[in-house]
Amino acid sequence: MTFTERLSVTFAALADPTRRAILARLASGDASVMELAKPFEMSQPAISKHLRVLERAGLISRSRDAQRRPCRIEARPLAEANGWLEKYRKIWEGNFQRLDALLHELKSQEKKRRHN
Amino acid sequence: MTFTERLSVTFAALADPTRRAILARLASGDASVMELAKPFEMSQPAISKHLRVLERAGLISRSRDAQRRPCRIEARPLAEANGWLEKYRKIWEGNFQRLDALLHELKSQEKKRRHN
DNA sequence: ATTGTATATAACGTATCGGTTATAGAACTG
DNA sequence: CAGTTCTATAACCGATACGTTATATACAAT
Repeated sequence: MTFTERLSVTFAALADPTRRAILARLASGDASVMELAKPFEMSQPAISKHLRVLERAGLISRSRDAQRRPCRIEARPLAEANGWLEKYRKIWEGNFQRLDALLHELKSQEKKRRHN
Repeated sequence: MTFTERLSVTFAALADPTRRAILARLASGDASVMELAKPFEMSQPAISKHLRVLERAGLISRSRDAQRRPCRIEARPLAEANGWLEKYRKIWEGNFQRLDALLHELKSQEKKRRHN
């Protein structure tokens, strides 16, 4: 898979709120499929599918613990996506200067809305 | 549209290599639809559709210049996406320390592969 | 061996995506 | 006015996305 293709599958994986929530959960530690499925009003196969998407994108890896398949977040594709976005930092820094203010605003939004 | 919904449409818009290439082009200045379409082996309506996706995601805005509808990159959603990814910086910094090396590596890849 | 628990796969429906061609509309040009 | 250029829209098509239910598989526990 080329760099561009990896970017595409990474962004596509991040485009779904359920998958972002799963990554957010995994950011605080590994978890099994059932543990990940619990917060969602969604069938277990649906979660398994989301995990397969994340795995194909390289955003998670899975090991084995008895029947469980614990998932671990893999940060490399996130770093690549971030690297791509970094190219545009200059633009938005130029276009509307108050980047610090914006990032601060984003952080409070995060806390308020408990977004994914 | 909620913050989460905006994130979803932003990442979905970024998941297509054509649209990323369009944004890359716009990063170096506004352009008309025809100018944007030229590099691609793709019909003009296809490009118009991509532009509509980008516009709905708030990633571009359009003005009018005679028959032309010049497109301008809008950085805010990119900043929001970047803000989301920032949450995971600690992870990838922790998981494999050499972030500087990685970002450097990403930059040379960009130049080599002329990726989108 | 049987039962239970955790996960994956299969088959399916509906919606959206990304492209096409054909056509329409809007603004310039002669 | 007629013709040309730029862009958007409509109708269509095949592929993919995201969910479902039903079933299969893998391991554990009794």
